Amino acid sequence: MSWKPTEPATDKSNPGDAVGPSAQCPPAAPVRRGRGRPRKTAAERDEGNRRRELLHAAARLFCEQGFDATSTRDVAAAVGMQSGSPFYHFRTKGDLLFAVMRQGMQDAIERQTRLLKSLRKSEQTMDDPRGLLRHLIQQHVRILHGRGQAFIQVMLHEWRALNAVQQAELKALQRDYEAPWEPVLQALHQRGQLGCEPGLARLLVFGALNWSMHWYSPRKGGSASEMGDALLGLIVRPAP
Amino acid sequence: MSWKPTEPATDKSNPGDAVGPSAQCPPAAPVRRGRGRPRKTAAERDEGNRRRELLHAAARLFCEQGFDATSTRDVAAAVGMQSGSPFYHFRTKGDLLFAVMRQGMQDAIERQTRLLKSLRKSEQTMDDPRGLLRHLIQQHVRILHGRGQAFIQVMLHEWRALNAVQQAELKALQRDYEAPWEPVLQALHQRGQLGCEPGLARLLVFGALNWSMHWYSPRKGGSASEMGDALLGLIVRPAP
DNA sequence: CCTACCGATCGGTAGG
DNA sequence: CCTACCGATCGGTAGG
Repeated sequence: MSWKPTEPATDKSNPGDAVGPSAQCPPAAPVRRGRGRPRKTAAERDEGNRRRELLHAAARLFCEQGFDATSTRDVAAAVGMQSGSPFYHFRTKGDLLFAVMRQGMQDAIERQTRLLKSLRKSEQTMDDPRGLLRHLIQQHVRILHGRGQAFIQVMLHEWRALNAVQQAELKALQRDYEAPWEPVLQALHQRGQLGCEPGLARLLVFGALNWSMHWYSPRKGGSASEMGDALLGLIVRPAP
Repeated sequence: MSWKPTEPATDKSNPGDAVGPSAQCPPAAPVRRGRGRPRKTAAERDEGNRRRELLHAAARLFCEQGFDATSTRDVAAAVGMQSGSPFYHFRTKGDLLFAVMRQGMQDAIERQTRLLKSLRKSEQTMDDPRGLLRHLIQQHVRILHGRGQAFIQVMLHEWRALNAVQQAELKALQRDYEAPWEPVLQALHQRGQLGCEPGLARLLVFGALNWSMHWYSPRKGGSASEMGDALLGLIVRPAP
């Protein structure tokens, strides 16, 4: 492999060495052997971009055709590579899928975290659990059907194709994502505004929203946010 | 194909000739050429059974591993056949999938129809829409997680693998299945017991229930019928 | 990242 | 329904 640039694409992370959620390694600090100002080769400069292009093409194709029905050649062609080249960036096809799904979860978590932070800043508190739930639902709907939807939809649809270690890591991310919903549902339940136990409510609410990827289309009339508000109206009862 | 028994397995139906939902042909009346008491060959006697065995094995394997990840050889081996033999019963792998999914929908419709008939007999009417919805939900939950669940779960998960004609035929069956829910939801809405428009409610309710195939497991504590009642409590408000 | 290639698997068929 | 087989495709690799 003498052709490889000095700085190998370490993100070829083997899921086998990912023991827990903490294994989402940020790009390792470059180890530079030369002294003085390092000169980058053209290949090196583009490497991150090419990898991201692969990731996005894979997300789109896996989303449209399914993981099994998409060949690594399809992905390569979509970014103008030759058939063997994706394996320079990802060790296996399964690693590519995993990278797509992890990206989907990380983005979702980041967006939700940003939302919660801004809500705290604007003093939205647990005194208005319905308002909080509305924001959570609306953000989730945007994640499902807005920019980057392909990543999260692949994540929701291709679970079976992962191995046990990969599933465990993503399960942990999912728990992180779902955690902030729990106290909100709990608060609603305590006020008599939720007609079933909060844990089950969470599962049913996510089901109602996630399933929309099978039927919701922005073109068919009705915006995504209307869908979110419909669900809110359906499950949250007026304060007694 | 001189080996074929006198009565060919006509259910090798090409989706191409299925113009509408009416195309679900009941087994064609046997055309017998010989006179007197017809003698059946062993192959002939078993043909329907072997086909059903293939169908059930396919449903199970498609459900567990996914359609693309299951080879026709897997299905053949599961019923003790050789690799080429499934193609005696089904023209293509896609036809086998379609047969599984159609079977799933037909069974679901039949079970729901039986339920509604028995409810009418016991004089459950639209005067108690909540009671009706409860029965519909409970039956749906049994269809999803009881006997024969593999068929309907394949139907819900492998939609993408069908061609347009097959999708259209199954869409029609789905409409038949969903039709009886509409007036029930409408009645609840009119009484102020449903917090959103009935059409959207139907989609969201089916989503909440269908998504349970991704998380519900009978072993994890909590029965399927408890899940159904939880959803009922979540979405139906007490009469004002 | 490209070239050239390999072994395996797969859907499907002819012929009995 | 079995036998024997074919053409195509696919994930992945060596070597530069």
